[in-house]
Amino acid sequence: MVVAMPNVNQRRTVITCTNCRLNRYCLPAALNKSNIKQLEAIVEHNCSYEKGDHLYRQKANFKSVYVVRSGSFKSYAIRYNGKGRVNGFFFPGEIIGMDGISNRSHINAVQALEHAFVCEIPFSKLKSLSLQIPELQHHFFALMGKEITNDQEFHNLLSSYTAEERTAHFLINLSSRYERVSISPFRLLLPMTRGDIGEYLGLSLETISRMFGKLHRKGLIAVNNREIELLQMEPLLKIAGCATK
Amino acid sequence: MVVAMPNVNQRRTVITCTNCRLNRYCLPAALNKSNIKQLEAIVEHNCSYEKGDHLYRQKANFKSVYVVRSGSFKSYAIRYNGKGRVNGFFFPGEIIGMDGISNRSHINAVQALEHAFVCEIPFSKLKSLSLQIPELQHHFFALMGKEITNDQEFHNLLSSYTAEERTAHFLINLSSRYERVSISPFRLLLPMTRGDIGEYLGLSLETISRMFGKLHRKGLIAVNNREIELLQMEPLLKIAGCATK
DNA sequence: GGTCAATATTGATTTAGATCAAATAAGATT
DNA sequence: AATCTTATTTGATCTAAATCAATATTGACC
Repeated sequence: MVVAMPNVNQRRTVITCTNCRLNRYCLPAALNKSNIKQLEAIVEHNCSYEKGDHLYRQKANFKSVYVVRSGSFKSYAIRYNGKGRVNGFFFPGEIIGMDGISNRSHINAVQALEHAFVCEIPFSKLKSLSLQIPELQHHFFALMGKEITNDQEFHNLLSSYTAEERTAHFLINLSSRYERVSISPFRLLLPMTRGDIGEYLGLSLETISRMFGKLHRKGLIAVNNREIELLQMEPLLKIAGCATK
Repeated sequence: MVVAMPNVNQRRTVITCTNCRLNRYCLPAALNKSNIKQLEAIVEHNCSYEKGDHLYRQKANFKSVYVVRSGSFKSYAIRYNGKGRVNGFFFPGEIIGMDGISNRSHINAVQALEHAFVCEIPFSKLKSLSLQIPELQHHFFALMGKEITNDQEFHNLLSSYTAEERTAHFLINLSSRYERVSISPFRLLLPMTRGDIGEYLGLSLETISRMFGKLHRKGLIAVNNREIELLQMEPLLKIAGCATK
């Protein structure tokens, strides 16, 4: 079975921020053309990873942040007592690596869930450039701020949502992240296992399977192994605890 | 009963970053004397709050970040479905307000748990100053990065720790935060209720009470209402899932 | 000091989700 | 295609923590 994020940017032409399909969702979004050129100069485009490859491992030195161009990743951390696992998933247009900024070493490991490309941005160069381009500094503060609010909303989820609510929230969240980068938001191809989802949501893999079954029986989703179709958004949003505008 | 963070900086002299007792743990830590003067100029010192006062409410416009000078705060968010509550506590030397950076409005409300003082730092001014002082930019990136790694470790806690482990972790975490600013780390005065702790840790208030009882029966802590004494750190650290160096 | 409201403890009971245990199903490898 | 491994589903049972319920304590206020 092939379950994969559409692999964008496979053209032969040299890839730059200027011609990248994702530039509206990435750092260039905040910059004018001349500033984008400056950014381009510090970015290493086209780093390729195979399924299972590590982008970095726990405690690795922090030197760069990465943007997913295609494919997907999971981050995980294992404490010395064996507790804890998957704590994040990353899709095209999303930034990986902020877990290393404060401590100069990464607290998580990050692994490709499928064949993937990323852009690498050396953080020291990004900081220097941010001193010259206020918009870039502003944007990066905003991106880190977004990470913080996402994590806090997740705190809320883990401390007060039932298994069904968490599962629905996970699907809705994925849907909106897919939609942002023009991946079908109603036909979700999951690159991760039920076990990964369970660790992420603080549930067992059996419970994930059962909740998919339950949402299916309610007619809200169709489940075909790693392909989940969202059939009725309104009730799903409601279960997920999202305002249904 | 009086349960309060020691109220520092009550002297009559004008309070500045230069003479603040907490300047080693706060933004000035990264700056030289002349830069501290610049920072001082944009900081509003000496904002006072009574128990129950809100520093800001959910959805309030974001304009500043705040540093706790004395006293303590809790942050909380309530979703429209009624789920979720306390998601953070703040003690002297800690920064409040990063939940508003990405969206220009705060996702949480923040409320004083006791009489407290904070310093207010207008964020737009902080950003401008960061463009001129690379050390300040670096330091603020590091502070936001720290917030991110803390939140991720908390994800781990909520998704895989038992009630006893969470409770021990909470106490150990508080202890180290108190120690950092020279508050007794073995005799913890809790400014929050069992209910607050429960919401924060994703447990019921009864469970918090029972876990305090359990740790007490093991001889690891002494409990006297809001005063918790940590008697045996090694086993506590072990339960909390922290390396016992 | 006395009354009230808010907190905290403790016990009894319930339950959501974990764990244990097979049985399938899908993909990878030969 | 046949085999093997890994992932998924489903059912039976167990358990940690929630919920319900009753005191007991504490602090606030008159």
